[in-house]
Amino acid sequence: MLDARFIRENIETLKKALEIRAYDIDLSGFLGMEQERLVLLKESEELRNKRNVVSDEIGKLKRQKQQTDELVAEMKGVSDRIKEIDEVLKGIEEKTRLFLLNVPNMPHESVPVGKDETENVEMRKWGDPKKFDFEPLNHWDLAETLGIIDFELGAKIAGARFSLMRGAGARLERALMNFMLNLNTSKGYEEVFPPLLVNRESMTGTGQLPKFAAELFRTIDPEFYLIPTAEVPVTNIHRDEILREEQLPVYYTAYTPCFRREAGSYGKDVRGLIRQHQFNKVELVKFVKPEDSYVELEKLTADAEDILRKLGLPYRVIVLCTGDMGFSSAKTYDIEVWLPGQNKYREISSCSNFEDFQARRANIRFKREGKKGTEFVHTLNGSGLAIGRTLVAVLENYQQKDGTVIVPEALREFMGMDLIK
RNA sequence: GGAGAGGUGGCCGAGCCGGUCGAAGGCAGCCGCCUGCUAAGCGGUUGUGGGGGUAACACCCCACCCAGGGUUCGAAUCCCUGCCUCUCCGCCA
Repeated sequence: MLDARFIRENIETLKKALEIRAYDIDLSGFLGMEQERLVLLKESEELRNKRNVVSDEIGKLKRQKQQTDELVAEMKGVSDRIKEIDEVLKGIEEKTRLFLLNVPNMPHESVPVGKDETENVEMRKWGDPKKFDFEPLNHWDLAETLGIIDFELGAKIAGARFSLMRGAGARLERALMNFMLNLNTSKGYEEVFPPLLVNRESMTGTGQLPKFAAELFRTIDPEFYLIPTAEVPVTNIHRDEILREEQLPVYYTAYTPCFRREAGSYGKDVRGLIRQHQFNKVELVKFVKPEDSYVELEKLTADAEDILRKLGLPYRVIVLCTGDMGFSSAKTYDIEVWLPGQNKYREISSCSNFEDFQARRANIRFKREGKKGTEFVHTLNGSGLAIGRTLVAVLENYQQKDGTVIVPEALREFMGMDLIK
């Protein structure tokens, strides 16, 4: 969420930002709405002041057993008037709030301008796509032959876009999770395991609601939302808090299952593990001081990359252009891993700096030593990494001609085997 | 699920027969004084958001005693609803 006062004073800046983000939001009514709000607010406050003063007076007169009927009658009128104004004010404030919740974040100046994913910019590449002396298989063929992932059972038990992993497949999933958590915690991230169902406030705090309700699973009674990413519960750890300056930066890492409706992605990645309603992910989340957030974004991205390097998986890093960025983000790097079975790079991590956008929604602030007032922190997060897709990458990159899969060095202690056959 | 108790400032904790309460007191913290020995004592000070104001401070006003409604000239205090916490019983991994 952006600051109402900021928009009031920088409406042209916002207009340009929305344009390059390819967001069509009507800003015309906003200034008038704000003006009306401020006028009413002032009137309401002045009347309250009068009521406070006179009510005080009434108290004093009563103690002296003096006549107060006239004043009481007058104040009754004042109170009624306040009530009227406040009702109108409330309506305007609600409209303002809804408006603000639907305005996306503004891109950082370093973000390339572009209309869609075709204009994203590659930053760097690591590793060379492996050459195979045979035709590499898709992970779903590979996994089904090995008997380690069963998509039909997933469909039988739950439905499309679900799968069941067994034996070495389930083991590999767990190995990846442990490997990633161990690595992340060794870099100073505190491991947390949060609730997987959250309330509406948490979803609003990180920006999923109200705009993206269609992408969420939810329970009916009582109402909860299944998290689409650990970003939601972990960022909300500090909702409505004022942190001390010396507490920052705060780093968290969390393994969680994630649940996504994937509405509107019919026909996309229907086969395999790439796009599931339920998948596992290890997430990295940071709370930092504003002046540090862009350095922290580089470090966070590097931490995610490190996982791929240690696994020996080739990847590239791209920066998303203005037209392709997520709603809450000011700058996003995607890390894409090489998948020989598909002969292309696929997203495996998305690392974003939200600046104070989420912090304002979730009311996460900090206080500088010796300074008056508070400031919003900057929040960042990134996958480190999506486990299902990492598993896909391992299978496809480490497959052999006979259909077996070599276990990457880094995973062997967790797998207790060096070959999946 | 049943029966009780409770949610107050960074923390502890008064107030809760409505007005003198942004809220006693203590602790912690900060500033200063005093004291020659890690301590104690004394005085002062310390919340957040919004609106106005200023070159910037200062300052003024409004709101906030879990949240949302209600009663009243006036509510931390009374009433209703919700959320959360604790205790006991039941049930359960």
